[in-house]
Amino acid sequence: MNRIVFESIFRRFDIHRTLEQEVAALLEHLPEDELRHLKAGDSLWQEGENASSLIVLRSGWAYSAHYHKDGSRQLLETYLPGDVLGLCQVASGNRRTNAVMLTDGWVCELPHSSLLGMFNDSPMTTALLFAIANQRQVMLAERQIMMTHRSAKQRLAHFICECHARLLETGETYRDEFLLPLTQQDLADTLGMSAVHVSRTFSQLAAEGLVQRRLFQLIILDADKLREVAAFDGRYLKIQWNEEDFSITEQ
Amino acid sequence: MNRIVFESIFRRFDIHRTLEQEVAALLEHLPEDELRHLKAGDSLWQEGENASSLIVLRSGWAYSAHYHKDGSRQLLETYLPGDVLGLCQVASGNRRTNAVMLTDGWVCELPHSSLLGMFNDSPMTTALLFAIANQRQVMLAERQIMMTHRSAKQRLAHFICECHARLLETGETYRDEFLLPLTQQDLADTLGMSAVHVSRTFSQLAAEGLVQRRLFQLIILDADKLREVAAFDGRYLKIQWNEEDFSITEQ
DNA sequence: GTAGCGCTATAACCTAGGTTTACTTTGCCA
DNA sequence: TGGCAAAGTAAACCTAGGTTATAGCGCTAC
Repeated sequence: MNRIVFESIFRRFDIHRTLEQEVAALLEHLPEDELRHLKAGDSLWQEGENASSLIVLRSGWAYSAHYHKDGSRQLLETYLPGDVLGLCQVASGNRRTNAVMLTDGWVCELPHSSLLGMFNDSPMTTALLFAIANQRQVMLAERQIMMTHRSAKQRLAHFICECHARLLETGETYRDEFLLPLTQQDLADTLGMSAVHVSRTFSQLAAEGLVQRRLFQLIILDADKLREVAAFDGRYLKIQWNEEDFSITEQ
Repeated sequence: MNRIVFESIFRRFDIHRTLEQEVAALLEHLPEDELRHLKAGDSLWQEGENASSLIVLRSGWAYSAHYHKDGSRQLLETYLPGDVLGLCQVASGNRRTNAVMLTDGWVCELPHSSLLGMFNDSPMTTALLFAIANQRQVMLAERQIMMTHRSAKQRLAHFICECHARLLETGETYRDEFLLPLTQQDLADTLGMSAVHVSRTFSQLAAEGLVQRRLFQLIILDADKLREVAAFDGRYLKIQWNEEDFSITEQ
């Protein structure tokens, strides 16, 4: 365990509740560790590799993807600054996806081997990591709900709403405008549609005065209407820190 | 924590590795607790409720589903005997789905409030639960991979392969035949297709000599070919218990 | 028995979105 | 400043799977 990992993990919880005392106490004992700088396109891990560590994304965007035999690609998760990557390969110990940086960014590793130590040392940290892993699962579930039986327009709108909400949550943006560093092909592979249809759909959303995309800058013109079109309910992104269940009695 | 929950959780790990000594030691201290009998169609939880416990499914099948405003339904997860339900509502504390028994069965509850205690008492159990939660996430990810850019035939074949593999894994069946207690409408809502097309697709699979379905009994006639059609690789269902990362040094 | 209900099967028809190809725009680098 | 590569747009055409409708089958209830 190291300081940077800790800070990254706790940062998002500070939004909901002040855990500062406990966190500060824990941080006292942690060594400062190294951040690694990566460029857009750099690989974080590859399919088939052994998974031996979690990766904390301090800045930049990344994605994980699965390649089918026919060469087509399915983007599974989009990672934003502050996210913990590789949580679902802890149990299997094996990468089943490729993960790639979408932009330049800084990352920091947390070896699996330190997890049991963490489980030992700090039930609270364990609970937090559990909650984070949980949230990823909820996001996957939500994606599945909205990927089936939803039109291409709704899917794209939903994805935009989700990115926006996540960026607002972590303070990466504070306006209805942000840099969305995915090409239309990336979006297509994320949302299970063709790049051509992503283009068509963007045109449609723009024509309806909902969003505007210039280069990779995305401007949400009417956030409320966009959420309505997308049937987006961002509550699933919130981690409820329930004192009763996870009260920090002792660390 | 109670004995039945423990047994349920550990049972599936015994398949991979002998943890019996450690588990036995833990079980010594656990009270025998109550199982609850439920009938097919009984609700396990409903959307909007507060989530205050995990549910261990000792026997029977269940599912969780999300209902859209237009009345259509998305089955999210299918639960088989031995599964731990409700893992992804721990962090949010809120049910975003309905869960319903597909068959009669026995369940046992594990309150969230006991989780932190468990994190405190046993890093090993924590790691196991973490691994189980992880596996659910992997299953969701796999579902997403196979739901997009795969034909209806492949999706149905994949679902059958997955159920079969899970039942084999936990010893619920030992042949290429099992009771699949989902209607074609249930399958349709699981796989994001229409019930009519499920019927068509079953006919197709039957015509190709891959499966046969009589009432709710499903017979896999050619398991290898079915897996090939489905592009099914069951490795994602295995939990690798990596001694190095999660070695049980002390409990 | 037979009425009724839930589940499944088959056929006819229709549409969202895929595919292909060709063209345009933008940015980058020499 | 010009040429190239990557990204996006537009139009024409096509297919997987949705929709609707109808009919059959096997329970259970009376």
